[in-house]
Parts: sequence; C-alpha cells; structure tokens
Amino acid sequence: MPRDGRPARLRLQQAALDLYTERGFDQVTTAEIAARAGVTERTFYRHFADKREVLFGQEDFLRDALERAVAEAPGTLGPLATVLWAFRRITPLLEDNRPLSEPLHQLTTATPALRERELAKTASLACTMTAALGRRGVDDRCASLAAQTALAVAGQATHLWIEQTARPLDHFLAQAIDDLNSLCETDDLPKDTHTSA
Amino acid sequence: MPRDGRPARLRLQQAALDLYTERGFDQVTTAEIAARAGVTERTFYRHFADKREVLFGQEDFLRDALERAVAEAPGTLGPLATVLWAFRRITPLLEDNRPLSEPLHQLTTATPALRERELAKTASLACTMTAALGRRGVDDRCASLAAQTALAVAGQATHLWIEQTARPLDHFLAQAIDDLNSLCETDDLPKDTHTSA
DNA sequence: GTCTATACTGAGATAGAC
DNA sequence: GTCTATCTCAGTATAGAC
Repeated sequence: MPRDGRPARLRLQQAALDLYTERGFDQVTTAEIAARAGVTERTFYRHFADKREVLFGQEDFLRDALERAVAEAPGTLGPLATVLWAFRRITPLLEDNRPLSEPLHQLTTATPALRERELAKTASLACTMTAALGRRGVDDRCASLAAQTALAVAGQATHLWIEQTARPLDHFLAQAIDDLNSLCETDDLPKDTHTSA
Repeated sequence: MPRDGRPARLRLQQAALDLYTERGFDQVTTAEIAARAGVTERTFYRHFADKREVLFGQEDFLRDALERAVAEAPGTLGPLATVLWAFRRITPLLEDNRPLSEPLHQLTTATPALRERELAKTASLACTMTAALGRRGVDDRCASLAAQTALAVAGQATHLWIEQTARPLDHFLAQAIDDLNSLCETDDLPKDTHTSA
C-alpha cells in the first residue's frame, strides 16, 4: 500500500480535482480517484460523504475565518455592514486560494450536481453568519436577512472576480456594495404596510 | 396495469410525497413509488430526472406566474421593489398551494439532499427574475442582486409562514420587507470606495 | 421495455500509533 | 489495552445506455 508524504485525504482531493477537470465530473468514477490517490474506493468514502464533497474540503477554513472576522468587526456597524466588513477582511485568503478556486469554478458552472452542492455550502455559510450576528445581539430575522444579502453581494463579486482576470477581488466587492447601495436608495419599498406584530 | 383518472405524472407525485413523508426520503425506493402509482419504474424516470425532482413539479407554474407579474409591475418601481411587488401579487397562488407546500417543507428541512435541490430551484428562479428585470432595462449586475435579495426576503417570509399557522403569507412578506428596509437604512455601508469602472 | 455501470452502504478484519 | 486509518467483501438502488 503506497504511503507517500501527503495524507490520503489531500491526495484524494488533488486526484479528484485533476480527473474531474481532465474528463468531466460524470466521466470519472470514485474508484479511479481512489486508485490515483493510492487507496481503495472505500477509503474515499470514509473521508468524503460522496463524490461531490471531495471538492469542497477547504470551505470549513474560510467559514471559520469569516466567523472570527464577524466577531472582530467594529461594534458601530449594522448587521449588513458587519458581514460585508468581515468578507472584505478575508479577501487575502481568497486571493491566495485563487489557483484552486478558478478550476473549481469551471467545474461547478459546468456541472449542475456540483452547482447544487455549492449552493448548499453557501446556505450553510449563511446560517453560520446568522448565528455569528446573533451573538452580537442582532435579532434572528434581521440576522438571517443580512447574512443572505451579504452573501449574495459577496457571491456576485467573487463570480466577476473569477471570470475577469485583471482586477483584485476587493474591487468587485466594492462595486457590488455600491450596487446594493443604489438598489436600496432608489427603490421605494413599501413601508408600514402592516400593523406591527 | 391500473389506469385511474389522474394522469400517471400526478399519481407519481402524490405517491412519492406520501411515501417520503411516511418513511423518510432515504427509506423509499423509486420502485416502490412507481408500484404505488401503478406504473413501472421506467415510467417514473420518464417523467422525472431523478428521485428528488418528483417533489418539485409545480415550481414551473409559479415561475411563470412570477415572470409575468414582473412584466406587469408598475414602471415606476425600482428593481428590488419590482420583484417584491411581483411576489406579493402571486401570494394567492401560494396560499392555495399551502396543503402541499407544508409537508414538502417538512421533508426538505429534514433531508439534506432535498434541501440542495430546493436551493437549486431557487437559484434557477433568481436567474429567471434577473432576466425578467433585464427586459425592463435593468443592468445585469443590479438585476442579479435585486433578484437574489428579493428571493431572500420572499424565502424568509415563506419560511415563517409555513412554521406559524396563524397569519397569512402577506403578513410575513410585509414584515420581511420592513426588516430589509431597516437593514438598508441603519446600515452605514461604505460608499465611493473605488473609482468607478 | 431490458440491461448494466456505478454510486454508495454495512460489517468485519488488519495494522500501526499511543 | 484503545483509537484511528485503512482494506476486503458483498450488497442495493439509482440512473443511464441500449
């Protein structure tokens, strides 16, 4: 049984990313991934719940960083601004990760099954942000809405950042925040349309 | 092979919802669903791409209604207000659908695989709304952001509406819109942080 | 309508770290 | 001794090819 330097988990992730990229997600079997990583198929499933999960291993890291950043944000900021501040804080991590996230983005946009999993990860991240805002005293409903809105902004920025090579992520983030501002300012949302609960 | 009044597609949907609810999504096979509906397993897969899709058959109907509502919204409304206006317009449809959406909500919250599919459906709906806003002259970036924000608001309202039996959907929708208003008003988002592209 | 590849699961065994 | 990581074997059900 081959046992090179990197742990099996990491070898599996690398093998999966390579094979999926070379041949397409559907044209790769979990057995092949395991073989290339030098382990059995069963070992693949001990590390990852399914064939998709192997691509989303570093998400936990970013989530922890974001959670910490929310806790460290200035107390003067509102809920929405807090999450956006946290996101801007961790852009360096994302910039470092770009070599990985770029091929990953190609895969997820090309494969509906992977897009689904990515959306689930984002939703889970929104829950984490909601809880983190809750710890700052924000009430549940606003926390949830702020987390989702902020993630929509961040997601839009990240999307443009991946597709256009030239500018840094922070540029698109600032741009998306401006977009949100203009939306909220110009939009005449109905107010006091119900008697308060 | 039994051939009662309702078409096979509808019988399959009903059988799936019942069986999933009785025993849990994972404990039901597609063969069982087909058997209860009086068709072969092959027929199941002719109507639905996979085991999850059978639960999301009426989504297309709502999407079309929403798309039409966006087109009919007053031209004075901003992008965000347009989608929210459209959503408020179709609440009667959702109220009628409540007997179905309630057990469906139980299932999707209990089953990660179904939650994933639901998120994918919502994302697809956001794309449709983005395109509909685009047809009204809204630029792509703002349209996408407005669609996603509006769907977050609508999703939050729908969630609370399902969990609390007492009040109509429109109440929670108005409440969520108020929440968004307070978020955008109190939050001091950074402005003009970048030179315009 | 039939056949089949393969994603995924379960129970149990082995081997090394501590 | 326990714990964790890995392998072996055998099976089921989904989903797609023919």
